[in-house]
Amino acid sequence: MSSSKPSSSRQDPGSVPAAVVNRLSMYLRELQHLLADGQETTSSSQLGHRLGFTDAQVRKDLAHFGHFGHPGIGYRCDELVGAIRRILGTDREWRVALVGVGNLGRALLGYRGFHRQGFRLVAAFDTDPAMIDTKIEGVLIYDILRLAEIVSAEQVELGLVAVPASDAQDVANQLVAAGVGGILNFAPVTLTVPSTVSKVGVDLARELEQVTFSVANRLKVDES
Amino acid sequence: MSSSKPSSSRQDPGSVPAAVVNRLSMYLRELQHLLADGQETTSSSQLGHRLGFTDAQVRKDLAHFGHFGHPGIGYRCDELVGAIRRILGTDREWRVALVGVGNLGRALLGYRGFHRQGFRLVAAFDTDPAMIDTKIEGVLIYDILRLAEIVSAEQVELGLVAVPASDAQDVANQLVAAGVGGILNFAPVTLTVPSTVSKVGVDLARELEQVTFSVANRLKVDES
DNA sequence: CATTGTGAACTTATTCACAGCC
DNA sequence: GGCTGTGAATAAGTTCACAATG
Repeated sequence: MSSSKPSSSRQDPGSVPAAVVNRLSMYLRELQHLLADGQETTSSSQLGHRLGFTDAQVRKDLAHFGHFGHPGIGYRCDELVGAIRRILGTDREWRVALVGVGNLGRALLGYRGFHRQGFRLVAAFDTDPAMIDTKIEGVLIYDILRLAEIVSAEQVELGLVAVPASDAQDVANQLVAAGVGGILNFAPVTLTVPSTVSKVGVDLARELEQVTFSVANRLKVDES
Repeated sequence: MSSSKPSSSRQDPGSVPAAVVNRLSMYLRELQHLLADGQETTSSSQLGHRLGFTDAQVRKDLAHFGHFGHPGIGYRCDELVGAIRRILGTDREWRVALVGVGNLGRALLGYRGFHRQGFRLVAAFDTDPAMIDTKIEGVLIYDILRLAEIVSAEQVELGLVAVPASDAQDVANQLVAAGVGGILNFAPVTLTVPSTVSKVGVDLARELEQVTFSVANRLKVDES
């Protein structure tokens, strides 16, 4: 059901700052909590307040993509959830593969949050012969040599890279060659990928360093 | 501004944008790779190029904290690594505790990257009686009821929250009450903590949503 | 002469404030 | 009355460009 109703306008995304997309994701999560609490509508100020933003910020962010609110009323939670999911592309299922079934990889295989937001882990890859052809959390683990074959057969669109830093670029290259559109990288290296492929990096030590900085400097630098 | 006479200037951090601290962390990682490759010095343009920033950006970021470069030469890698670690506070060990030894928690216990950057996991907490008093990855797991006691005894300064969303705020409150200075939260909720405590949130589904957005909109929105 | 550090110019992002609507 | 959406005002962040430097 791609939107055919022009009343909820699908607007030219033009060029949207990454920070806006990040906040969109936060709004979504917060709206889902509100819905779970049985709340039907919310306002830019409530939403902003819960996340530490101003009401104007919330409205401006949403205005990048269309008119989702109702003056005098606010936003209908379910409506806005739908709108944001459409914007983020998570109004459908995404087929995801994991490369690297180590410590972190196994945790990713079992992570409920992915499934909850519409991500489906359809394959995993590793080099360890003891693991190949076994299942973890219901996901079959393949020899990494079969990456191209399986990514194609399983129509994998996104890759999770959870291999050691030294292997990460090589794995990324293989994923790109196999045709994935985006990569979430957990290895502590900066990957180089073609501009046709999206990538986001998550480096856990780096995240902790953001915390130590604030603690060491005793000043508030909030984030999500 | 105020002049002390520091050879390695410790400058007033005043108010530093979170984005700068984030990049600092990236510079550090990149410098460590350069060092591992045997490179003695680098330049703002090399560093920037590897991360997708301009040279001016790199210099401005570092200028927030002091004068670390050598005109005509660039930056000595080891020197700059030391400076950035001092700024981030990771020039010493930090004692960290994990709460929630589920899927993700176990991965965090085994994550090498933490130790590599000077983080030491000294305790873990869970409610599962089968787990309590066992060790995982060399870390002893305590009953969560003993959180205050152990955090104090082990001088824990940072907490990792890897419990279900519904328990996260409660756990955060306990960590704060027990005296931790910062929290890295993996639960998909916005935690409320006193402004004397630092927090950073990592939501894996949200990170993947940043990827799907770019893929769905076929436009480059790079990040780390 | 390559490279830093930095004021000035520019660009981008946030907040204000208010018209229009429910 | 409460709330959105948005142009105008303000603030913040980035890049430019160049004097200073080993």
